[in-house]
Amino acid sequence: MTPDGRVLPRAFYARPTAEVAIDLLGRRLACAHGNYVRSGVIVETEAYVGPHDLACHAARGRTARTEVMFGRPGHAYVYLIYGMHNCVNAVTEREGHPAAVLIRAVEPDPGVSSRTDGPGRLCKTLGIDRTHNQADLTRRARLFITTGGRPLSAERPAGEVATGPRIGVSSAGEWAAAPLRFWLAGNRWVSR
DNA sequence: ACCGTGATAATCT
DNA sequence: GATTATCACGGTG
Repeated sequence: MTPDGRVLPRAFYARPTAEVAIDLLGRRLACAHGNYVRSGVIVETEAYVGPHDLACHAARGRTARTEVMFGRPGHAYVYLIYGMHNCVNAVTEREGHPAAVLIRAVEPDPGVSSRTDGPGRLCKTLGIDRTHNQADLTRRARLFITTGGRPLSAERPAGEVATGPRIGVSSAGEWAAAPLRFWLAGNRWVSR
């Protein structure tokens, strides 16, 4: 399907990461493959808020892998984990402040039949891999995010937003319990 | 519960 | 350059 709405502008991402994580719920993530697009509505996110956040990859410093998080907001940070799974993030905040929102689940749009619950599964199903690292999400090109039909001025998604600790970050000390995971309450496509 | 799988970064020689 | 520990997961049992 053709993703509805306009792409989210860079200013959308240049805000506190937890705000962006919440406001991305209900938006539409789209990956172009030649003449067609695979897409879904974002229903689950996690905020990784900066170098002081021990669960954030940037807490280990500025490296080749984390470089994109130090750059301008609105770009994609895609990395490979456990040797086989890709995960996609949207870079947030100002240039020089490394932070990002992990997209953990989307509700598949028509034509998308494989599972999209879980950060690795949604990348596999939509066809997102490391070649999409540093893609500009604010341009309707290879990988982008649209308003999803909801006015940009709507500060919160329709429906109730639930929150809780992030998944798989138990070794992040004080940050392990921080309520930085967000999802649309009751949505069947949320992971776990 | 268990483990595949390979990139990444730190810690060595 | 080599070794090692770790890992924002998912499939299988």
